[in-house]
Amino acid sequence: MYAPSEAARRSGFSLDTLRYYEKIGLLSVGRTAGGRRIFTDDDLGWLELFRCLRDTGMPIAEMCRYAELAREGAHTAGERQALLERHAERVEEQMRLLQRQYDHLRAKIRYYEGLPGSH
Amino acid sequence: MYAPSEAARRSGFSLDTLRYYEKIGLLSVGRTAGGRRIFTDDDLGWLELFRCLRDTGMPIAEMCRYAELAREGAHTAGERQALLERHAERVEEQMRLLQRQYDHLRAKIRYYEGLPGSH
DNA sequence: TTTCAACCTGGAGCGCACTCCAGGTCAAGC
DNA sequence: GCTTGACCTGGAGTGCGCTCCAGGTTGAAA
Repeated sequence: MYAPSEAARRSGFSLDTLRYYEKIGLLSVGRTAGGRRIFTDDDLGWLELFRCLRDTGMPIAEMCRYAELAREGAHTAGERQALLERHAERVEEQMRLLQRQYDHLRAKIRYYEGLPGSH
Repeated sequence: MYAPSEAARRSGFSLDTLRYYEKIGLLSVGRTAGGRRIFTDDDLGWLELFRCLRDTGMPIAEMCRYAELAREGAHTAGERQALLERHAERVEEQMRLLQRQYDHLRAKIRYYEGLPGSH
């Protein structure tokens, strides 16, 4: 059980982002009697997944879709898997593009290295 | 010499984006007597660079800085090189993160593959 | 018991990179 | 000369993902 600040520290999301994720229905967090959020290890597991998906460029709407499927139960496992698979393929394409553009960038830098007065 | 639509087609940027890039001073394009833009091969070269920088996540403000330096003349070559070098290092970090999160994603998908009823 | 930092809410605001629009102009082809 | 589609401008609007704020509440420590 973690207080909001601790969950923020562990997940790397800001407090505001955690509240925002709850507001849009991406996450559902328990409360104390006084109305304060308490994050479980399970919640942190979800946050870790969201970080992975976010860092690989998945739109929030699609994360919501995934979370919704998970809430519907085990029978949606296949659909969730397919969603992740499609995303992984997009990430592969993204990695190829990034590598290609990185190579261009390096070529451009090498051009500067051949210039007089550049060092 | 290329008309705007041809420049858009070749660069992959939309007409509106080309106009926007000019408006913010990232690009400076020649005109016909009637006031219409004409793109040279040099302009397309710049657009290719902007695409590379954009695809690797450079903010537009930094591209503007680079373009500004280039306009100032050859004596800024060192600074331009350094700017690109710093960016390339950020891209390397970005590639490492993307690879790491991709691995997580693949691990998650493998977990689904071990589930009953998932295929 | 008091304090005070951490927490709560609803809603407004922001930064980025475009994207769209209205209303007008240009020029190539018939 | 007329038509028509590509082009022009300034400025407003959009979508995303937060981020900030005001004004109020909670609860652990002193």
